[in-house]
Amino acid sequence: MDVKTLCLGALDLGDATGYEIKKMFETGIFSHFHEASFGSIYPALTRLTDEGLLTCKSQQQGGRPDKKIYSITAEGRRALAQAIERPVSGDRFKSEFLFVMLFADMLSPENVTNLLENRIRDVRGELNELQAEQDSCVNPGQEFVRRYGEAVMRASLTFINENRHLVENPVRKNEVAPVR
Amino acid sequence: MDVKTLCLGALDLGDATGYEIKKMFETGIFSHFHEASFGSIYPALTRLTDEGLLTCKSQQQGGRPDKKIYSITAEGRRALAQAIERPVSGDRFKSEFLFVMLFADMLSPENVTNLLENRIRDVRGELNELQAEQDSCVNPGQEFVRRYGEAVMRASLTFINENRHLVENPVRKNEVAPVR
DNA sequence: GTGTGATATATCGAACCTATATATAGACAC
DNA sequence: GTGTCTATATATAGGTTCGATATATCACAC
Repeated sequence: MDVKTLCLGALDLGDATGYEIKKMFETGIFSHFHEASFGSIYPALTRLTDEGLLTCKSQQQGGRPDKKIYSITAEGRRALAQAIERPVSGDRFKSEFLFVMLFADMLSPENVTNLLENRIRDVRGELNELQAEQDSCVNPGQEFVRRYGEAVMRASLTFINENRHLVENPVRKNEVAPVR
Repeated sequence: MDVKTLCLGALDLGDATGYEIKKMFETGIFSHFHEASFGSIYPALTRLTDEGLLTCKSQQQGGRPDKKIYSITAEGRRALAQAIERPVSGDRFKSEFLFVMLFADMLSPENVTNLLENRIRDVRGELNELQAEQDSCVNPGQEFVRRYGEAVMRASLTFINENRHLVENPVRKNEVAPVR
């Protein structure tokens, strides 16, 4: 899904600045299942405005860059509706954690434990954020997506806690048990 | 994690052609948690070879392009070991399905059901692939990663089946129940 | 005072993806 | 027979996005 569509979606939820849209993808409602960078958001907003799918109002701010507030037009809403009716393509998922875990036997036990502990901390953080958003879901779709994220994060957490022994102190292939 | 490191990791598992490496990311062991395209794999292989981290043997093939078989060098192994010791960055996840589900109330009930059914089919497919790989995991790290994927896919499937009612026939915000 | 984080806009160069090209073969449908 | 798709292989151009950075100001901590 291209960034233009993502921005249309964000603005369907309400007027916003480019910075606020980025925030939505960074720590807000979209952050659990999509990404978009300043480098792609601003050019997309400009293009969408040129195409008549958005309008933009400049607001002066004391001591700060002027604020450009973007709004979706009726035409923009139609474009969004068309975009979400198209067949979706598959999830895109890249995890350095899982890639590195494939080579866990190349790491020291301390490294593996650190990896797992950091992972647990990250997943807990994500779960807490999702839970904190419980009262801000304004339609059933949002609630469904929030809970979906919760279910997946919970499963991750449970899995790691129950299976970390597989990689934390495995019998190394060519390793002899330490003599004590 | 850049594609150079991904290729080093792939070749640590055994010699391979560029095409075979792509296959590992498309349908093989890496496909559940990373991606890499031909457009990035081939330039990366060339760079790694120039840097002495890989060697390359050309093999003629009747009726086909010559096969270039890449092998990791000792230096390449060291570079891989260093790369996996670095702190990992967070998962990258983009889901058009979840983005669209946020706007489920803009879709017809048929569309929503199609979306969910397609999602269930996809997740089942992924789960089947992961299960089929059970006998090809050669170290505990690989088994951990495979099971992690299984756990997450199972949770997704369970969640959808138990919660689809939230979005399949929600009471629409501005909708009056049909008169029967 | 300096450094960091926040609110805002914007963009450049690097990295990667998509689509395509080339080549051959086999399977299948019309 | 022709066209399409899949498979095995290599390669790359143009498009998209990201990461880093720039600019500006303020608030806060040390």
